[in-house]
Amino acid sequence: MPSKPAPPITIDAVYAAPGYLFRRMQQIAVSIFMEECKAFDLTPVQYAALIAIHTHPGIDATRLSAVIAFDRSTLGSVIERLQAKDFVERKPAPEDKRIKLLYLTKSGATILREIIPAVERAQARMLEPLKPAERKALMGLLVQLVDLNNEASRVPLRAEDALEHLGKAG
Amino acid sequence: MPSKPAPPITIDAVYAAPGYLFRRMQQIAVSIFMEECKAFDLTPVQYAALIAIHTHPGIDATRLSAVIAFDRSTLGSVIERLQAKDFVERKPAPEDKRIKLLYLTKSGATILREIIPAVERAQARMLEPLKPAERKALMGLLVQLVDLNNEASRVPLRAEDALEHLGKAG
DNA sequence: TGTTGATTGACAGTATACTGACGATCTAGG
DNA sequence: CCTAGATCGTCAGTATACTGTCAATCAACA
Repeated sequence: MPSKPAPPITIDAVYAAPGYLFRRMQQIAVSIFMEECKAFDLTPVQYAALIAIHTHPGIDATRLSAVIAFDRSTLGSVIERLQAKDFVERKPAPEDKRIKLLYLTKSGATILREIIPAVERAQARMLEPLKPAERKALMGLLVQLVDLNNEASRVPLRAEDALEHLGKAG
Repeated sequence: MPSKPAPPITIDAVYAAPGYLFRRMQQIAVSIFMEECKAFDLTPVQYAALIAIHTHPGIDATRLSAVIAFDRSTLGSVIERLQAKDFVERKPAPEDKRIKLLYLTKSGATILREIIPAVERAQARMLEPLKPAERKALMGLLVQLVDLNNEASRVPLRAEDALEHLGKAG
């Protein structure tokens, strides 16, 4: 009895593979974001860092990397760029000489307020081709999948755990 | 009458935003791929290039970039690395001195055949946390969304158009 | 208290990605 | 035939990402 025939090796298999579709949607999402926000000279990553620092003033880089699921190594240069644009400032922590605390500058808070509508337009455009019910279904599935796959990628801490020492109530 | 209150500016809005979820799933997908395929020293991008060249032998770099939705600029270094590993070779096109045609080497064809099971395990793992019906729903929505958003990111040609001159029947 | 182990920020090295530009080449139109 | 425009591969510059490593620092335990 011959063994089971090998599946055909063609690019068409790639087009239907989750990995390819996620990469493609990420490309598209970044492209749409940059288009809507080009007046602000902020990347999606820089925007996420900004809003996270706004939400958690005085957070340090390691915890920030957990909160927005960046690599700690990458975050250094991201913060440098935000610092160069005068959107963020770093202050040494009094009790721990290793840590530098992150705060928004006045410019940072301003640009964050101003960019929000553009960001929301971008997020809406990404899903625009789908019908409303489909958008909701897709988002629900994605939230679930990302949550359940959380440990699959190198994220040192879960966001909630990362914030334990920040003195946040609720 | 006061104007509509501004939405709160917090990181929680980011967690539910499509752009964030797509970036996160892309991170997770790459991480799972690399884990399953680490014995082969191939990245997802290099794998896609390999299988596309296998499907379309003699394709040139520009058309390849359209077929797998890469940036043309990025593809140069990807091919270089595949060439350094002796998985791909480039031959000058006789009729057009600008073009270099891409072919798999014997090693390239071999590793492609061998890596397929690992790639399939990786693709399956990405969706594993979902129930079968949910996986199908998610993939359906993603295929649709990527297709309808195709022109949103810089892809010079649609895959079908890119292949017109390759003499492919069907 | 003194040392071990963990944590923090930083860095080097590699690999995508995208913009914009360039010379070499090809193609069409006049 | 000869030039204007398009295309090809490439490169420089910028921005994510990840692995692995390191010195400085801190925390915990013997």
